Amino acid sequence: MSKSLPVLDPVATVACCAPLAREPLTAGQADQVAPLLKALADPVRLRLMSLVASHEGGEACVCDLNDAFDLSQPTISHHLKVLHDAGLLEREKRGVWVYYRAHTEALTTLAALIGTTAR
Amino acid sequence: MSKSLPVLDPVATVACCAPLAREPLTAGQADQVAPLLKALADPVRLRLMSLVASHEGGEACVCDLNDAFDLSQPTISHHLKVLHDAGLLEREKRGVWVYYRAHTEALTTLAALIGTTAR
DNA sequence: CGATGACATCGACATCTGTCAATATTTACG
DNA sequence: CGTAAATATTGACAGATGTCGATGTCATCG
Repeated sequence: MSKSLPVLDPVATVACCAPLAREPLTAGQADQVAPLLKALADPVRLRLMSLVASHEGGEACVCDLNDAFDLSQPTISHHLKVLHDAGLLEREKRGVWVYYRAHTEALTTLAALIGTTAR
Repeated sequence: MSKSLPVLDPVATVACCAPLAREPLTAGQADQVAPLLKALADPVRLRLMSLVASHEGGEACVCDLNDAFDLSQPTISHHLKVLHDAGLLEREKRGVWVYYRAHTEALTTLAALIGTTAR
């Protein structure tokens, strides 16, 4: 009972807009994209994303992730939730363990928006 | 007296790392990259970046930017400072006016880090 | 020089955020 | 069923962040 996140499908969210350098974002577009960047804009969450995304099999168990940090288990759980709520991580429970997988499409689209690449 | 930002050259900062999905960021790398994302992770600053980056001539005067928002002039000035301190905007004073220009190289490199692109 | 306009800085305030300890929830195993 | 292990949720708290009004700084124009 804390849906609280009307954030659309992250891919759709970010696929909304032309690259930053192409044309100005509208206020609405900016409001949709900013939460994704906010979710990424933390050192711990950046590392979590890279750990999951680069992990063998494309997924990582929370148990693996906890050990990679000097932070409490609830704190890691919190960060994973933030990334998941933003649509950047997918969650799958298997037995007692929970596996997270990077939503690579969202990352790619986000990169396309930031990058001046498209020229 | 508020240098307070030992953030390296933003390009070097971000060029430090392989794409997220390639290999895990170190704590140090994450600490370097996160501030750049944090600077971008605000709706107003996203719009400012896109306004500047997509503006004719590649630069925009603060006077133009103020008019695009329903925010006070100090608030816009604050956001521009955040983007400038992060190394995402370059500042140039010409006469009474101040022009900002997007550091496109930083954006491109940042996008390359986020994107799963490199495959 | 005095006034005006463009932009930055300061100080204050409410809100958001990262962290932890404690506790709840869920699953597996005897 | 009772216990143990993995993960999530809750509540609390210090510190960061976005915003504003007031004020400062600096270049330009009479």
